[in-house]
Amino acid sequence: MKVKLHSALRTLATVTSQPNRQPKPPAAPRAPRRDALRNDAIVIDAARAVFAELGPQASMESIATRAGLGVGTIYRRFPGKDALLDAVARLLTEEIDQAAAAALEDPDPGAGLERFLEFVGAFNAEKRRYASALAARLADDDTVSTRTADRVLRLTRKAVDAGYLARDVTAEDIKALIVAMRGLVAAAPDGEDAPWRRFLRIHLAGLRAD
Amino acid sequence: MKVKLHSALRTLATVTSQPNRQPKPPAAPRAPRRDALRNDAIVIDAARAVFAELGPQASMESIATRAGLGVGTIYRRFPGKDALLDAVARLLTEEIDQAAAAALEDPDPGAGLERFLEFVGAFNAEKRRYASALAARLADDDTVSTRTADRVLRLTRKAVDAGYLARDVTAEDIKALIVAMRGLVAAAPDGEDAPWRRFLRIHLAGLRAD
DNA sequence: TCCAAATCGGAATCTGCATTCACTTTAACA
DNA sequence: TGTTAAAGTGAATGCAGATTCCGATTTGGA
Repeated sequence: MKVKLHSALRTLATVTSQPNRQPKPPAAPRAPRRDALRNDAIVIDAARAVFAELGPQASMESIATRAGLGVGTIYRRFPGKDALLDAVARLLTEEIDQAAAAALEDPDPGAGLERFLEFVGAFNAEKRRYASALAARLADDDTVSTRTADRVLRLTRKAVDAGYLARDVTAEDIKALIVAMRGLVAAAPDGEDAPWRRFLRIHLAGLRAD
Repeated sequence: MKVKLHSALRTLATVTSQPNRQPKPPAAPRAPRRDALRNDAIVIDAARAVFAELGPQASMESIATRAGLGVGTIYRRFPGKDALLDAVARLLTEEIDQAAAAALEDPDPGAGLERFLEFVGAFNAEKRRYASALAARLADDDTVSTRTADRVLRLTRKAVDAGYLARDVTAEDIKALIVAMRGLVAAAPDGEDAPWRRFLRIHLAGLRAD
């Protein structure tokens, strides 16, 4: 809605200004600067690193420093911290989605599901400081997460059909397992890592035996 | 260490001041005021309520308002927000400890364990907004949590001995389950409640079959 | 009922960010 | 190489919430 209104106005403006075009040559959209393009990636990388270290409440200042840039530069393209967090979230979701896609390829549904869950566990363990925060801001209507949810659904069905999981197990059960593992990992004290592998094995046994 | 030094100084001061006691009648420790005593409880109650509603980042202002008191009053006996959170944490831990004690009484170890876990699940679901924050600040050397940890250990052993749980299941596994359930419940969107009962049932199946 | 210590209240102060802005630097294009 | 729009900077600003302070109230005790 907002976007449409926006472009409508722009069009209108163009048309309106047509009569008196004098002060400046129409428009020579200059090519985007190299450093600008480069910094875009640098900022997201820095954000990932800093969030992983300090959690989602890390200051914009710290991210800017890590990126070797001024805070203002970050604000030039990300409206605010939320946008930055969203960008990182989308990026990481993509990684998980690919893991799900790969798991679906596995000829053995059970092995595929296990592999996927191991990946998610390790992934969250690595990003335990802010994984929950990111997951929380992923809207259900987000393109990537919808796609991933669909993959998990198919993965689950295949595993059930293959007899790897009990009949009444649904994708919701798998999602709950993922969320719970994330919680387990996030609660681990700084030094040691949570026993999420064992936890996963045990829960899978429950899902098989149900 | 700090405490010891403190009391040592106090003792020293007392002794030192003994020689010249003149300006004021020794000491007439007045009885604590009624309102002060009453407010102590009022503050903690308000804190519980507000934290449950807004999470641990609720402002001191909001807690004071809810208690019908000024912020200053809260600071009179709680050094700061942390102390308030600690106080609430200790209070709630007590409740869980009692549930653990009750579960140990159950003649059927398996039923006792199940009952305890159901209690913990419901308990965390009710306090999902701040349960994690509280758990995180419970020091391992805390008296209550040590006691509870011990109860969980015994509860687990009894269940294993009774054949309800697989041989290799340890108290660590039960603790992990509790933490994971908390994570599951905490992640649930505002309206609906997480399917922690089903999750618990499935995991228990895994712990039995292992 | 009166006095003074113990409390209360809540405005004022202090802090730690997020976000903005006026100014400087850089790179694209002629 | 000169011109200029696009980018970059980081100090200044705004704000929200924790903590402090001190005059106004209460309550225990004589």
